[in-house]
Amino acid sequence: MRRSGQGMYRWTHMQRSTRQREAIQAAIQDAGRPLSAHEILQAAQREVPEIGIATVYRNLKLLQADGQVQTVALPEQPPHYEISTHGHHHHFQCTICQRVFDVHACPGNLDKLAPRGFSVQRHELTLYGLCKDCRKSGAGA
Amino acid sequence: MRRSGQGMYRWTHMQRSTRQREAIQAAIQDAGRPLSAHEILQAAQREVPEIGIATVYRNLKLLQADGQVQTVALPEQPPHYEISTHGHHHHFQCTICQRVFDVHACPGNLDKLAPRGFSVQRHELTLYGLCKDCRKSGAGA
DNA sequence: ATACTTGCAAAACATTTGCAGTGAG
DNA sequence: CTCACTGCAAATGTTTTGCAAGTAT
Repeated sequence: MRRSGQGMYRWTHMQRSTRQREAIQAAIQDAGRPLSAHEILQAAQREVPEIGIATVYRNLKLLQADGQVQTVALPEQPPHYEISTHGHHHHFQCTICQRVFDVHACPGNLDKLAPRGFSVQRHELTLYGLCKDCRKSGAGA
Repeated sequence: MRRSGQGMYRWTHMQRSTRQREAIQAAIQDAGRPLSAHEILQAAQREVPEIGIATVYRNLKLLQADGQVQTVALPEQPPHYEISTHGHHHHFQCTICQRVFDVHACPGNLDKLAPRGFSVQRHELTLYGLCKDCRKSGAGA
């Protein structure tokens, strides 16, 4: 099972390459920021207009199972998706346009914030505020 | 503003005290941890069996608008709600038992982490790891 | 009595799944 | 030619909303 080529294991949940799958992968790749399922649909529809939302969700599941895509779960928002190649980073969500951006800085050393007796494995940080665009748009009232 | 005589503005969004509203408030108060909408419904139903989920959601909205209740959005989880009297704090979720704990420490000064041109209004931090109990239980493998 | 609140059911969304048809290998 | 994959629509699950009835003040 799942022998691919010379006896190598791999959880390649996806056997075939289709236009819609490639459109979805490309959308996530090219975005440079986490996208919602609906944003991915819209992007993919520019390549394959007849693609449906079900295909997006199905492929997101497979891409996640395969480790190519990660879920970014944000408070108050449907989950967003991004490629896994970014390494450790955090997120910034604009309170006006709701878009999510990557933040490659990290405060680090958060382990000591936990209560005594607790051990920290990882952390997630989300900043909220105005993105560059919305700040320019005079929303700075 | 918010003069409470005839026809004046007010943001006391809740004018009356009802059994269901008190049951909801009590549920959140007594929980000691953030609850989901459904957990709140179940708790409130022990007081007022005929209460419906719509009333829970409506009151959560009002309680949030009034500042009495805060949303705790945990990645991969439906939103949870807790009383606001805790002040600024963060959360710790145990990766074994899934329970959420308050963390009253804060790294502070996260504003400079945002990309240039962005302005930070607030932040949310969630730590993940083992709580005291699960650590003791030898899950430390 | 007034009008804020509630319960129910329908509506509005988000995500998943069943199924027959399509197309990659 | 096969069977993974897709589109569509129906099914699920969650939160919101319309409306008539209920009730705090």
